[in-house]
Amino acid sequence: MCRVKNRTDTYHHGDLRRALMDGALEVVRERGLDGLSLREVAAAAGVSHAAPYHHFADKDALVRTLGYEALGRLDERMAAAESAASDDPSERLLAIGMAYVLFAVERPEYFALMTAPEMRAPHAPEQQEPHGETWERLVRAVAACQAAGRLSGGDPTLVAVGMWALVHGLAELWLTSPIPQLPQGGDGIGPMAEQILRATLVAPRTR
Amino acid sequence: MCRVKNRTDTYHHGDLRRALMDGALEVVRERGLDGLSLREVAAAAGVSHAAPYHHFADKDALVRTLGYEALGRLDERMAAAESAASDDPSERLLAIGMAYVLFAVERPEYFALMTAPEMRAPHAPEQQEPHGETWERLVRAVAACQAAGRLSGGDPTLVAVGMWALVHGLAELWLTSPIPQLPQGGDGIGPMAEQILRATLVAPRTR
DNA sequence: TGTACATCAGTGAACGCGCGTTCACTGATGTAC
DNA sequence: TGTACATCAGTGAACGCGCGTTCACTGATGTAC
Repeated sequence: MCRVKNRTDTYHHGDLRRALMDGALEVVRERGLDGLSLREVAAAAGVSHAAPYHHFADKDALVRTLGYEALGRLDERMAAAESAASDDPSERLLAIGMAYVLFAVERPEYFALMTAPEMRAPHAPEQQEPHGETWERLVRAVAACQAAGRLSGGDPTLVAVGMWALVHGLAELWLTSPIPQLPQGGDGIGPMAEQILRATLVAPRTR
Repeated sequence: MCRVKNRTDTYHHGDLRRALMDGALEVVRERGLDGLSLREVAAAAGVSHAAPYHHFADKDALVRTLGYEALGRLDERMAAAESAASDDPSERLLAIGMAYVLFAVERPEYFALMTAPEMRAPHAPEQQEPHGETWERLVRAVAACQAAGRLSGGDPTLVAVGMWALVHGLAELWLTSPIPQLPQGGDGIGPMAEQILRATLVAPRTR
């Protein structure tokens, strides 16, 4: 064993599995999920197009592996953002939401893979709830806000769905820009998303 | 001229253009945008696979035609919902939002086509703002709410982006169901979406 | 330390598929006279 | 009303492509003795 990464002068690749995953991420980032082909990924890794089958059962398996990696990365990022935020419940919820948006925008390849059709029908029964932990984190943060009187009461699940929809929609809008008024480039979506989330979460409303 | 629709016993089809569009809509509805092939659509219309080229320059042209049709349908639906609503500004805004969600959920094929990659880079310069009228309608409704003191002040564009993101996200979530807690089937997304939108638009908040 | 051997991770040829698109063609239709 | 003709909207064969996947194979690696 004891293989060294990035050793390309050997017959055996070293870490072809990871190289294929990274190559796939790059392709998806540049040309989207539709542009992903096993053959191209293999070629990019400098390997014959049959080689990937020693590491992934088929194309779907590669996509699903990356999809689950994406889910993990997202959850890590949201967890980190939450604990980096102040103790204020609204701020923590805001941090979670912003983490979602920024993750999607900065890593569109992960965002695409995480929502890929291949992820819809889980094949391993133990993985039936891909977003399980992430979802629970969000619900907890919502409930904390409600407990602190920062958000209207009522079913926290409902509020959490609304929150998820909002950040998901912001990310999707930014990535596909169907609306003319969405500022392109510039500061990125960060400042705008934060204003919108703040308005939803924190700002006082009149009735 | 004077062709009759649905006359299939003639050599000439009658209205092959429309038949191809309807066939494509059905395919997209059932298997998504990725599953769309010109050959299959032609076969479904009972016509050779070269026939579509007398009606559409290429596959992209068909997709774009349907995409613009989708945009039109969405705008009609939102306009109808708005004028059917009461005079209350919040109710009108709610109606607009609900129309978006329900359109996407009831006509996923149109929703997919309207957001298709082929729609991203407009080829005809006069159509550079696919969502133009729809967007303006939303901004007007938001401004009306603000004027009536129902929504926080500030840039109506920002609020409108948030609103669009929310309904877009709700639709997307419902169609792809990544979250375990999203109720499947049953009453559909309607009641839940309405509760969420109401909470965002109308419900009083504490600070 | 050296050697035989099992296992692993590659190769390259091949299969079969569906696709978009083009082309020369032909049957159907509408129109000018 | 009848006929010649232009135009339109189909047909079917073909091209070329990239894809996922399989297969027999072989070189590299690690290990038992």
